[in-house]
Amino acid sequence: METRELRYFVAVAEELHFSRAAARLGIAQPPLSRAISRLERRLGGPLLERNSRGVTLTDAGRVLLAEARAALDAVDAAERRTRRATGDGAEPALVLVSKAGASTELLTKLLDAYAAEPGSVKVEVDLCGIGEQGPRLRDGRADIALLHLPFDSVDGLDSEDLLTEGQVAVLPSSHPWVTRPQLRLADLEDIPSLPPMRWPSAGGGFPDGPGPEIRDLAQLYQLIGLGRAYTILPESARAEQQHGVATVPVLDAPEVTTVIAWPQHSRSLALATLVQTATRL
Amino acid sequence: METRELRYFVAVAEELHFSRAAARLGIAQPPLSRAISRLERRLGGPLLERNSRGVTLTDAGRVLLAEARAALDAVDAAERRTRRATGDGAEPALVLVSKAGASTELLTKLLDAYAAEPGSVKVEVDLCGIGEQGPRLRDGRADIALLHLPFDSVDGLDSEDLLTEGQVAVLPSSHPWVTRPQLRLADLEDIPSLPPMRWPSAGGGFPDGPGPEIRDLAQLYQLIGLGRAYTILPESARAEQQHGVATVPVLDAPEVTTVIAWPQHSRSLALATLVQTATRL
DNA sequence: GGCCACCCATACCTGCTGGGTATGTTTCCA
DNA sequence: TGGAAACATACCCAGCAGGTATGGGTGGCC
Repeated sequence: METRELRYFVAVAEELHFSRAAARLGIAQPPLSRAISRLERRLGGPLLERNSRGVTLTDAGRVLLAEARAALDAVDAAERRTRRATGDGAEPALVLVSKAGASTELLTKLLDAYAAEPGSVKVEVDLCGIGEQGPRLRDGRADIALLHLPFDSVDGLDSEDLLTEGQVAVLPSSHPWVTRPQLRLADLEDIPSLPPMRWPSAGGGFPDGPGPEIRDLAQLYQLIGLGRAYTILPESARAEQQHGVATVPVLDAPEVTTVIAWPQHSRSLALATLVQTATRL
Repeated sequence: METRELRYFVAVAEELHFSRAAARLGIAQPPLSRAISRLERRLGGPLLERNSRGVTLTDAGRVLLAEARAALDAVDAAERRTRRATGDGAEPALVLVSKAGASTELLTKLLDAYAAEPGSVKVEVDLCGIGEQGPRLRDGRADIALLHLPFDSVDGLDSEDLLTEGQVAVLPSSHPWVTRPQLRLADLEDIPSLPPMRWPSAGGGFPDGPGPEIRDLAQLYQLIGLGRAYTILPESARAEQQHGVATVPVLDAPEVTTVIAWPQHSRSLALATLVQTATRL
């Protein structure tokens, strides 16, 4: 199977419409129909059901969609990482991805310590939205990531634990509870009349329903400062205290572990040194 | 990048010789040279260094070799799993891979329990050599595996723990210690004059050196029965006692956890049911 | 109910490119 | 210094990807 065929199939499976998929791919519809037909013939059965008003996936099609996405990510990763390694104008570099606004202190220490290591290479920092680290590692846009368990998933990655900490409630500073020395989860369940928030789900999308889509922590802080939300975050978030918000420890909140993670087949010396530096902090 | 180009590059990178690689690929040498050149041009730099007596990999080439292998595994997995899902003659089925001779009792219970579930599908059991489960999951020859921590790795996989147990020494039945009620690791270090054994390393190869290459447990049991070896195995191995060997508990051996593992992007109902059945055993 | 619009498949043509053969260039070795 | 080994280059051909035109079937709408 060629990657082109996989890209074609994914386009059709996502659009559920040959003509739209063809437009997205920048080709005409007939070659696309033909390519999918050939794919179906080679794989031994139908992947799509053509109802004259569009297209639906068969069971086999659903299998191929999931597998093809993973395979295309791997191919993209190969291309991106190789292109970065060709010394294409610049010296070799690592790309580290982390949620914007999280673990700033840890990240600063890590970058300083690594830069002081002999033989260290340049590290580009890519600050992304919530839950985007995994995809960026998988498709090669990044080499290594800071993740926060249990919120993020380390599926498919190697990782080392760096820091485990408790959590604090982040409240509007006008809230009456900000003077309390501590809270419990049960207290927080009683906070009335704040609108629900929608966090990204594993696929990167947002569940349906009311409330704002939370894409990054800056946005979340702003909502809290406006009195429209509250949340629970790791203690280290206190270091990046924003205007208009206050924090109170939550005694019985689950602990959060910050980990450094990388694709399991990575074998570069630079990456190993960075991980080693991180675990020694 | 097309799959074909990746296969070509991997062939050259493994053979370190264009003509041999071309022969392996079943094409002539010139098209292969051309394909690699184009790949290098597109990726922005050399992947190979041509020393007139062969070829060596550049740093970028080493990166691409690792990434390309992972990507090709993913593409192969897509093809195999889809082909199995096309109902190509037979009903849908899951392929479960486990080390031959390990966890027989657990496996029997699992298969019986799963078969009794409503909506369960056929399960093909693939008994493989030591350490081959990971590759088989990665390239789609299997859907789900039984692994034994800490010997096997769950890198890149989702997993659920099934059973944690101590270990026993497996000795020739003629050995004087088989009458002892228990042993310690320190005792075993003193067993004299047994030849070393070579276990497969993570890549699937064997380290250099003397001694037999251990590929599966049947072979290992036979060596022990012949008085040529001993080993330490999980307690459940007692259930498949062979002729000429005896077991003695080892009190301070590390515990072994049997886990059920599957690729992290798998989302089929049949697989989820099988995992759920396994965790309820 | 018949017409139309929509959507995918088929037919056919064309140009690009993957692959083959022949040959060149460099280097190492005898 | 001649020759062998190994990768690159030149050139040709065939197959296939992609385009246009059109067919066929189905659902909706007047």
